[in-house]
Amino acid sequence: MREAHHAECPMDSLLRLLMGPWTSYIIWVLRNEGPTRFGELKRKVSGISAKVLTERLRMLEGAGLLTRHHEPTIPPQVTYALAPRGEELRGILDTLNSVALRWRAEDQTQQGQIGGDKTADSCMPAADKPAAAPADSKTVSA
Amino acid sequence: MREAHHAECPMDSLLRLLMGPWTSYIIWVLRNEGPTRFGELKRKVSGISAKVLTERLRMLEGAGLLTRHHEPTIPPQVTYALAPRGEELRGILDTLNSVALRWRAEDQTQQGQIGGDKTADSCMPAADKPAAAPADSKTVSA
DNA sequence: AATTTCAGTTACGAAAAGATAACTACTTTA
DNA sequence: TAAAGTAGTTATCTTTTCGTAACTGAAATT
Repeated sequence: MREAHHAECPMDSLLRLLMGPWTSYIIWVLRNEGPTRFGELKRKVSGISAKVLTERLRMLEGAGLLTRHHEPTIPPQVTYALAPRGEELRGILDTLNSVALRWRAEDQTQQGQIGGDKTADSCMPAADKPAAAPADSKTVSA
Repeated sequence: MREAHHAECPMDSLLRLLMGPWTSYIIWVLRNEGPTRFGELKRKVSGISAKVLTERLRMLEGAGLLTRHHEPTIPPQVTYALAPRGEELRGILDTLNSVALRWRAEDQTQQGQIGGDKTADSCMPAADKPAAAPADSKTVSA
C-alpha cells in the first residue's frame, strides 16, 4: 500500500529516486570525481554501508542515471559513472542546490549572521571534510 | 544515526523535504488549485490519512513552502496556500516533471508504444481522476 | 598456507515511517 | 436529542528501511 497512491506520477518517481539518505550525495560525488570504483565511492561517501551503497547504485543504474562497468579481472574492478541522464540531472541538482543555498543564506541574514561566512557552495568541497567521526562511527550514543 | 551522514547539505535537506510519499503531490495540488482547505486537500489527494497530511503540511509550513491560515470560526476553517518559496519551487518542479515526462516518453518510444498516447503532462489532470474509491475509503480491506 | 583485497550478498535486529481507527471540541442540522 | 462536519490528535500495529556483521570466490601477497 506504499505505492498505491500516485506512483505512476513521473515526477514523483524521480523525486523518490533522488531522495534516499545517500542518493543525491552519490550523484554529487560521481559528478565531481568522474568515474569512480565501488570501494573508492564507499570511502568517499564515508559512512554508507556496502549494502546500501549497492542498493542505491543498482537503483540509479536501473533508472539509467549511471552506468556500471564491470571488469571481470580477478580482483574485480567495477566502475560507476554518470550516464547521459545523470548528466542531465546535474542542471536540476545545481539549481536545487543554489535555491537551497540562497534560502539558507536568507534565513541566516534574517537572524543576524550567527555562523560567520558559511557560504560553501555545496556539501561537497571536493577535497576536505573528514565527515565527523573518521573511522569510528559505532560509538553508541543512544 | 539516520541524520548523521550529510544532513547539513542544503540540497539534501530540500530533496528530503520534497520526497515523502505525498509531499510533491500536495504542492502540485496547491499549485493547480490555489488556496485549499484541509478537508478539500484531503479529498483531492484521495488516499492520504489525516495524520500524514497534517504531518506533511506542518513540515512544508515549517520549511516556508506554504502558509496556513487558521480561521477560528466554529466549524474551523484552515486554508493552506503556497508561500513565496513554494512558488519558487514551481519552476524546479516543472523542470523535473518535464524531464521525467521526456524520459518516460523516450522509454516508451524505444519499447514500441505499448500504452498508446499516455502523454499526460503530469499526475494532476486538474479536473478528473476519481482515484479509486470516490468517497468511501474506509472499506476495510485488511 | 594464511591473509588481504575487490565487490559485493545474506541474515538478522533495530528503528523509523506509515496505516488505521478512535477520539477531541463545538455548532448546525435533522 | 442525535447525527454530521470541521481540523485535527493520539495510540497502536504493521511495513519498510537501515545498519551491522558475517560470508562469498579467486588471485596476489606475505
